[in-house]
Order: sequence, then structure tokens, then C-alpha cells
Amino acid sequence: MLAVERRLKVLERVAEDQAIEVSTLARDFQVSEMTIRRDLRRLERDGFVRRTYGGATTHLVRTFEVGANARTLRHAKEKRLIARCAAELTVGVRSMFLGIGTTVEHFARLLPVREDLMVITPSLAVASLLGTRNVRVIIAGGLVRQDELTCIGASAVEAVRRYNTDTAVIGAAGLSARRGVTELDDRDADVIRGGLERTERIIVIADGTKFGNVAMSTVVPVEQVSVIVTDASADPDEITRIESAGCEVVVCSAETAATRAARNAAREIRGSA
Amino acid sequence: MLAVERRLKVLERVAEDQAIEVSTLARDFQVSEMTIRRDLRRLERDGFVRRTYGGATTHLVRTFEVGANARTLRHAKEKRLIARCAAELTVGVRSMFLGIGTTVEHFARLLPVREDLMVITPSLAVASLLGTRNVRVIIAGGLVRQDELTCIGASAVEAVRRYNTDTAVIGAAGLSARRGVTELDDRDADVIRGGLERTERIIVIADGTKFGNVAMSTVVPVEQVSVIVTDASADPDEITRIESAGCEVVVCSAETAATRAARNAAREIRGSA
DNA sequence: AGGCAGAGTTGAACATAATCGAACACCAGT
DNA sequence: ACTGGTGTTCGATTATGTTCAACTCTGCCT
Repeated sequence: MLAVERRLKVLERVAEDQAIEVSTLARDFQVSEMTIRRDLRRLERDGFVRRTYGGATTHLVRTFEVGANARTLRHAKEKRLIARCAAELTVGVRSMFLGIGTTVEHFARLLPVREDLMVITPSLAVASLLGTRNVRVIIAGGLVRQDELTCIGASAVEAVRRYNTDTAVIGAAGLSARRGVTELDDRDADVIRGGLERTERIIVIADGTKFGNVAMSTVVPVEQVSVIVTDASADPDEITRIESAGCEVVVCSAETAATRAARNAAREIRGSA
Repeated sequence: MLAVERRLKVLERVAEDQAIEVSTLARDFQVSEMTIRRDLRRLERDGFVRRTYGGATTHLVRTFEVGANARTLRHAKEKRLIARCAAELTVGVRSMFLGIGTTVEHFARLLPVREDLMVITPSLAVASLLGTRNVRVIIAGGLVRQDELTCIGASAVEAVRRYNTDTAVIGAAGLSARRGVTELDDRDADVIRGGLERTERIIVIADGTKFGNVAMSTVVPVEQVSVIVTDASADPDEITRIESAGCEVVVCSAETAATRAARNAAREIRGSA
């Protein structure tokens, strides 16, 4: 195989899988890992892929798939689990505000696509994810935050405040009964707060490690949150405190997800018959 | 077998397989590799194939079914060349409007990063590309067009019209003296037109295949365009017509790009010394 | 939390293999 | 003898593989 041909195929694989390992490519193309690294370096130089430790990801969709970076990888299993549970809570919702962060991105990936669904978000990653599928997406607009690729600033806040939504699904850097839902970046917090202004129901999705954390900016107190979806690793005491503040907490487990998946599959089969 | 006959068959093989090795051809035609190289060199000179290390590929690279990435790869070499030339025209520019399309994405990839640069764009891809680097990016906002991931609609138009820019760099689906810069989607055209409203200089980047094309929506007549950057494959007659309308046309060639690269390298070496 | 060890990954440097093109020799047909 | 095509040789270039010290990540231990 020609070198150029291989490079093209490597790019094809990266684009297909969103993220791929050097070792896998080396095995599949029957060349040394060093060669793959050189190919990837070249593709990166030309801006086609993004190099990561041990592999590469597509440039645009950096956060789409597990393996993109350490943060996305972290608790990916839990996040997917949570995202799947949360997706079931939004059946029938017509308009949604989606926040930012890897958990929300997982949610966006697992959201069943419906043509009549309208989504507004300040996250470029979420917008890209849903925009390529059959969902009407509105992106906030405004200044793009460098590391997270989220829209921030006055015009972003103004944009998200214009829309009335049935449900908002947001992530959280910290989650506690005392300080509520907190974010690390106050500019992000401003925008999310704006998105929550005209929504009927707030769903927070956060893995267990976020419980008890307090980040700098409070987005919303738990009293205003309808449901928090998390996994079994969440601190039970904090859950109790949050629940006593009047906020429902749903703890997902692998079994319930599996059960639900089976049920959904059965429903689909019935539906298509 | 006659030499001309063999050359024809070589071309056939290249077209058939998209990419093929010199060694394979030499074996199949029972001639030395040197002869095949001479054949390929000749075919390349005449524009039929593209020579690569160890073989040759079709000029149109490959037809991938990878969605957006396939399109990005088409004429990628020309687009990179054009993008690199255009990047040199924007040295010192402080604020820029960037349009949509793969050529503009290439431009965004190859744009030298400067912290004092401000970019406004309706393209999620461009925003993602530059947002991860050290550039201040403003994304238009509004409805996200499904297949292209561009911001469209009234609020997107409104957003891009708010900013004053030194230079606008846009692509084109079609480019002709009669109909000017044209786009396929009128909603995209509306947004781009908005972005051009408050700019001092309009640069159009388009590979040669766009010359003479007319797409549905006219974005801007050539009279208002400052510079068009293209490659050597552009129709010379159309270039003449456009130039007589008062618009400068820069035709990039690999040599000038190579020369420039060498010059830049020399400058860097001198600079770092 | 934080430090540490070990496994895995990286890129530089060097070695090897494949490929390239220039130059020259050869051959057939004119 | 001239021309166009071809094969061969050889130094230069390019691609690839290997080794190794440095680095990164992860999980374990405190």
C-alpha cells in the first residue's frame, strides 16, 4: 500500500471512529507504531486530526468519543449510564436547553433523535453532535471560550434567555445542598443561568464524584432543580441532604440501565413489527 | 505493446484503482520501473494523475463516504495551497470575518495564530478550529444548519452584522464575472452577505473548479471583491473577465508556495538565531 | 489528597530498505 | 547518423523499522 493511501485510510478511520489508538492502526495497517505516529503527526500538522496520548481524534469533535482526552475518559462509563437514564426522563420533551461539559455531551450523543425536538445550547460540541443528526439546534453565539469551546459573554446570555424551553439538562462541576449547582467558570455560569431562566424543569446530570463539591460560581440552588441524575458512587449523606431540600435524586445503576435497554429494545421490535 | 498504448492502460489502471504502485504496474506491463516512472511523470505533466512516492493516485484523490471529511479531502492540495497564499494576504489584520466551507476551513487551519486577532464566523467548524488555538473567536449563533454546521437565520445575520472587520475571507460555490460570488444555500448566503456589510476588504478563496460556476444565491458581485485567490486550474478566460471587472485575481502555484515556504523557513531560522 | 512505581507512550537518533531521477548505454526504425 | 523508447547503474532522497531515554498516565499505597 502506498504511504499516501495509508495516510488517507488512517484519516478515514479517525473520522469514522472519532477516536482511535496508535496500536490499533499499527496492527490494522501492518506497520510499526512509529510509522503511524509519523502519519498522525503529519495529519495533525495539516489540521486533519488531533493527536492524543496513545492515539488521535477528529479535530472538530474532540469530545465526542471516549479517549479524546483524560477528562472525557474519566468516569466515562458512569457518564454514559447517567446520560442514558436522563434521556429517558426527557421523552416527549419538545424544547430543551442543554448545558456544557462532557456529561452533557454524552447525553447529547445518547439522546434519541426526534425531528420535533428543538435544542438550544452554548456548547459547540453539543451543537455539532446534535446538528449532524436530525435535531433542530440553536447555538447561543458570542465569544467562544478557548479551552471548552462554549459560547460566553453578554450576547450568549442574551441569546439563551430568548427561548422558552420545556426542560433544561445541565451538568455541574460541584453539587451540594448548601451551594447548589456550581460551575468553575463564572462566564459559563452566567450563560447557563440565562438558559435556566425560562425553563419549566431543570434536570442536573452529574457523576457521583461531583457530590459535595463546591465550585466558584453557583448556577442554581438545588431547591429549583427538579431531578438530579447520578450514579451509585454519590455520597449518600449528601443525597439525603439534597432530597430534604425538595429535589428528587435518581441513582442509576448498571442493572437498571440494562433492564431499561432490554425494555426499549423490546418496545422497538414491537413498534417496527 | 506501443508506448502510447501502455500509457493509456496505465492511466486506466490508476483511474480504476484510485491508487497504484509503480512496482505493480512494472510487473503487470512487463517493463522496468523506470519506464513506468517516465509514463507517470508524463501523465502527471499532462494533468491526468498525481504522482506519489512509490506510485500514483487519481487527481481527485479518493471518494470517501465519510461525510464532511470526504469533501474536505477533495482538491485538498489546491485548497491548502490557496489557503496558504491567502494567509499571507491577511498578515497584520486585526479583525476578520470568515465564511463557510472546506476551503475556509483549510484557511483557518493554516492561519498563523496571533493573540490580537479577532475572528467572527457562522461556521461551527471554523470556530472549533480557531477556538482551540489562541485566537479570539466569535460565533454568530442561531439555528444550526444540519449538514454543514453553519449558523443561519435572522439572529445569525443580525449577529454578524454587528461587527466591523478589517477583512472578510469567504469561499464560493460559484465564481463568475456575470453573477459574482454565489452560494448554494440562500440561508448561508444571507449570513455571509451580512458578514460582508461592515468589512473593509473582501478576499474570496476558491479552487479553479469554481470558476464559471453559478450557484443559486449571489453573495456579492465581483466588483466589490478586492482579491480572489485561486490555483492554476482556473479558467483563464473567466479570470480575464473577472479582472476586467476590476477585481484582482491571484493564481497560486506550487512553485510560488514552495518558494514562499523556503523564504519563510529562512526567515524563521534567521529570527531564532 | 499526595506520592510513587510500573506499564505504556513518545520522539530523537540511527540504521535499513525502498524509491527516485539523472546520466549513460543500448536498440530498433528511419 | 538521428530519434524515440527502453534498461541499467548509482548517488540522493524518502519511508520505515529499531532502540532507548524521557515522559505520561494509572492505579496503588500511604
